Amino acid sequence: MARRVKSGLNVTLKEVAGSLGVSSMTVSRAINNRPNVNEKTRIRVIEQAKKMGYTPNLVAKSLVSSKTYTIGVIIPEISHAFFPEVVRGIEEATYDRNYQLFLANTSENFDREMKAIDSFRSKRVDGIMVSSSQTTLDFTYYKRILQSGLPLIFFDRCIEGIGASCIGVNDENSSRQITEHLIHHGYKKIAHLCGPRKVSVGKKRYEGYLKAMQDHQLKVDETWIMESGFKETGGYQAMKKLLELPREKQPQAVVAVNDPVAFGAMDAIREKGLSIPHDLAITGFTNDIRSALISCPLTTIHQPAYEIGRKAAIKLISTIENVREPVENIEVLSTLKIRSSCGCL
Amino acid sequence: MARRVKSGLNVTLKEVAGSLGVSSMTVSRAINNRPNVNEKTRIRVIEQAKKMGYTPNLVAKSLVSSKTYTIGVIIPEISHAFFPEVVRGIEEATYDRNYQLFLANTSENFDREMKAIDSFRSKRVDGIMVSSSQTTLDFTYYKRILQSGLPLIFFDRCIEGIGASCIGVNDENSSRQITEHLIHHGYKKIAHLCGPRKVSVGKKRYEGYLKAMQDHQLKVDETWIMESGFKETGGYQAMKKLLELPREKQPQAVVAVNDPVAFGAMDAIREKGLSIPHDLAITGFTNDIRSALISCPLTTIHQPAYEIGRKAAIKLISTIENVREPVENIEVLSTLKIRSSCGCL
DNA sequence: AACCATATTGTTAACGATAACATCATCGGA
DNA sequence: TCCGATGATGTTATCGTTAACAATATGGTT
Repeated sequence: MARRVKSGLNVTLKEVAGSLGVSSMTVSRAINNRPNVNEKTRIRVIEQAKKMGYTPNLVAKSLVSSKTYTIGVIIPEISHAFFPEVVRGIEEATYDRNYQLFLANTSENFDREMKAIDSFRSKRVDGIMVSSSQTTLDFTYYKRILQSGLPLIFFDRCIEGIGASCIGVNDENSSRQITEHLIHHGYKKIAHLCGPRKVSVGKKRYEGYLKAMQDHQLKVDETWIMESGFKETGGYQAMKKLLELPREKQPQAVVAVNDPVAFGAMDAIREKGLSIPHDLAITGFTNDIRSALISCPLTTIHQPAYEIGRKAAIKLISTIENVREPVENIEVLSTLKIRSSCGCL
Repeated sequence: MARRVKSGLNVTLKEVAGSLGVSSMTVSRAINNRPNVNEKTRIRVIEQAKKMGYTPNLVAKSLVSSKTYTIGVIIPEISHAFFPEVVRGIEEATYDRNYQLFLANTSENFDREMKAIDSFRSKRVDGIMVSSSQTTLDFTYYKRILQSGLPLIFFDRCIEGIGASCIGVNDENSSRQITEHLIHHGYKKIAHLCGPRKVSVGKKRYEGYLKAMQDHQLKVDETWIMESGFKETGGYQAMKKLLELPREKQPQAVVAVNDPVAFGAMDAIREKGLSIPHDLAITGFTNDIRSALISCPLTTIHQPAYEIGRKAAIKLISTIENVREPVENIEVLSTLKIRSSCGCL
């Protein structure tokens, strides 16, 4: 008959203890470098554990300590170059602090976002970091999460005013800055391809654009505000509509809500036979890798993605480990990347 | 005196049971839709559980079942656009099958790779997927992993012959194909900027290049084989050295081990005042997003990253759930992306 | 020799869920 | 009326680890 084999292939404390004729507590103490173990015993135990290929079972440990050293990360679109860079920053911080990272990509789908978070909760992560795809104004889901006491912080796509820390650039100021840059070029008729205004970044960039226009006493024609979503195709469609406006209403420049939207818009502009920036100037937001490489390099706002990720992770871990950690909005500095699409160079 | 509060904020089965005056088994059965529960009881239980905000504790469940519904993913470089796309594919497959995904980015550091895997093991992941940064020939680490019975599969950067499944494109054939494409252009003196030959992709792409040359009776000068690593700077350095060869030894075309190396090489070529592809043709491998956008678009091999990720995850989960799942190398098809840097167009 | 401080090791219960078995009520049929 | 089948529920032990307490040994002191 075949020897009876344990189903789990992993060696346990008890097995190590049994093979040495000591109790599992002694083994536990030896391995975790606790005091109150005879030095000779410790050495004997550690050697034997190594020989037997013992790996501590963190599942069991977590059950006792209600701590998993795990955080859950929710990102809306991993194909967008910005997010991998954020993840790299997160990883760097979690690695240093001995946390592990669950990743979920929601493809901008709020249903998936909630399911992923529910899974994370079931697995008892110590905290979660979210860049939300949330497009409605119903924040009750997140309010419930916060009430439950699960540490939560937002990055880039923030939901404010519900008691969670947020980390990202100042979208309003940055948008105002890039709009002003166009104004300094002398453009007066400036349109805005804006994201969904129900999403924080959509709303804030829109408001930054508005402020810049108002500060310089420029009239904003409401037909210039065109919802484009966040993707290339949306930018293309929205721009096409703008180009159908009567000649006297045609804008001289366009502030796009992000780089992909700007790319789509540029396609539409060229399709019309217009040249950039000569006939129409345009700016983006995010500094996609492609922006510097296209035939007319795009003027845009650079967001320090790596830093956002790292700081967000550090803030989350502080929140996890210290109950008194304050809730706050942390701003990281964006920089204006001037290239040719705005009319410079 | 303040009311005694449980430290863990999560409701347990027992608490739900207590509040209803039934045993925890009844609650467990009701919630997991087991038979042998009175329908009225089930409804009562489920309602109460919802009201109390009960979330099952998968940590405890895992301890009983030795199953975590979690897989660990190791990638060498998340900034490289190829890998986020792979991760997206993995995510898609794991999401459908109710697995969660631990992600670790090793920054091409083998030490970090091992540490991450050890962490994964301690957390009792059901399996791991690895694209290794391994640059030595010492595979004992992975052999031990396999011996321990932990399901493991490699993707893109494979370690073969140790009993784990591998998924990726056929590097040798693809490299041969792109080299042949240059040969058809009429080039006879073709150099190779090769990756570390201790890494499987480095070795195979080198061999593909060699085969193509031999098949067409072209002589390979050994000074044309230049180790460049996998990064842009390596490509730049290696190309510089190639350009210092005496005039009669100068190659007419260069096969680079991947796109970043090709980009570096292109910088070196232009610095010398030479034009691409007129004075020197060049090809890449990987289809980086940038490749289509640079001033002389790069001819390269497109690898279906999303598909690699998805298939790898599916294979891993099959291996986890079915002991008899065979070990095999799975090839996905690459496609030759012809652009201008090879001399076409 | 009696005693106490200290070092070392062991025992028990708990974390939250569930498998396996035990108990109890109910009901139809002989 | 009694029996066994069935349905509903409860009890106990377990997964691997550790906190808290208990027990034992060792050595020094008076």
